[in-house]
Amino acid sequence: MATRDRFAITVDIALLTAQDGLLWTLLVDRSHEPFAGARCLPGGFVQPDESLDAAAARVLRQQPRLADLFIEQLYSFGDPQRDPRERIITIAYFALVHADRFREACGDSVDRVVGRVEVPWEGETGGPVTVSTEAGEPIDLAFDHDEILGMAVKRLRGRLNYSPIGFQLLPERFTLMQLQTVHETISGRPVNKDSFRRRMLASGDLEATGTRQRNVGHRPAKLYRFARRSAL
Amino acid sequence: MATRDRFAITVDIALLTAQDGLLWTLLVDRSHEPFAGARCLPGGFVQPDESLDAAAARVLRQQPRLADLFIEQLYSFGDPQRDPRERIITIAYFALVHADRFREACGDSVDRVVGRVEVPWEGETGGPVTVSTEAGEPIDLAFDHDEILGMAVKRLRGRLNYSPIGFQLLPERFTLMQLQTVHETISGRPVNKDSFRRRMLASGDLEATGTRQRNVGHRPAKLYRFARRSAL
DNA sequence: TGAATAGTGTCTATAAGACAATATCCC
DNA sequence: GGGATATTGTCTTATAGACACTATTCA
Repeated sequence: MATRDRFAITVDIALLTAQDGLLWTLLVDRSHEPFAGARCLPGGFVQPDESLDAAAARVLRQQPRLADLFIEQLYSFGDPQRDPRERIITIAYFALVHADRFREACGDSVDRVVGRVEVPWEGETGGPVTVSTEAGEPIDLAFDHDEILGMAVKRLRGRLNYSPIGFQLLPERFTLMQLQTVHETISGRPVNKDSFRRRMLASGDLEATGTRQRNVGHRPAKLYRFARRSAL
Repeated sequence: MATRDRFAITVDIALLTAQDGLLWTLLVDRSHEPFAGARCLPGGFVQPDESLDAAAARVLRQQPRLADLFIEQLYSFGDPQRDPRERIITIAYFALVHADRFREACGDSVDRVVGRVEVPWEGETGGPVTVSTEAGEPIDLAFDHDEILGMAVKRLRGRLNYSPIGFQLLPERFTLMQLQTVHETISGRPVNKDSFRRRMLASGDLEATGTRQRNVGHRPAKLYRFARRSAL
């Protein structure tokens, strides 16, 4: 029988939000080796009595103090060399949050920073991810966390086509234009407006609230809400 | 700082093949507790010096003696109670193989059995999986391995729409009808023949071999091969 | 020749893209 | 009224489904 070695297990969270046509994520400053001075995704060790999902929810609750978000397991990374000290296997998750809640919970702090995430298309596979500060300076990521972020964005892009996941990045009531902008931000490409409106209205995922925008300097758009919160 | 506990890690493989319009998987008899007498997916403990992918490839190489298959990480299961003895986290993989190779490598043996996998559609989410013997008798699966199988089939179904994954279940040269049958077997639903032919021929994934079937009792179909083995 | 499936051509229905025309708000 | 975006309607184009018809092999 094969030996039964044991390994430390972490969960790492790619928390994404959309604002100003860009995707943003929460990063944590690393104060100690390895990768001291670099940034990494928020994460933590899995405890003996908690499930993987529970560990991920706990990390989100403790580090950025966010609860009740959309969160989904992404992929597990287990290269023996990914941590130079000791072998650590990580279960990566990705989470989505509306920009206002993101800014509120992830605002300026000594050891946290907001990173701008960009993933080019490069055919179908998606290229390498780049992360930069709000000022545009490149950010170095520790471990394989750039790979995790890239995978999170690609997963999100894939979901967009057949699942109403974009709502997770918007406030409860939103306009079709806001929804379209979210889709364009995620996919990194322009979306045909007419077709997008038709598709969304026909999907059954939208519910008119009967209200409209106010004080917008032009004809106010109808506000919708996501119609099937239960069907996630 | 949080405690750094360590856990045993396994990889479990949902090895799928398609034959006679049904999906089949390889199962192993469990001779010891827990779940003695039940069946489980082939799996093994991750070794200190091997990556997760390498562990999965090793399991496939050792237990059913198969190499160079399509294999992809599926999901990680880490419920604290999933193994009653000790907490074991498993990284599930799914692999695809052509039916002839499957039968050859997984033929009758004392401790192995071939299970028929059925996953109903139930709207979009896919229902619970049922596994039965070739004779039709239900099979009990140990741990959460029924969940892994269900997830493997659903992942396969999802891939079918935008990725040429069906080729993995066919011999090198195949007819359009065989490819359609594979798609129908995976999705569990009939596929429109005309539209399917058009789509496949237009996709650029098929390359005519210039040969045809022989001795088929009707007009022989052209044989194709997968055109982009590199683009996986 | 007949059975059986392969393959072609055409028509229709549906969804996507393009674009013009009108509506509604704030200034 | 003018600026700006929302919303509706129509036309065109691409794709999917349906179905009739022809082609080719083996028994």
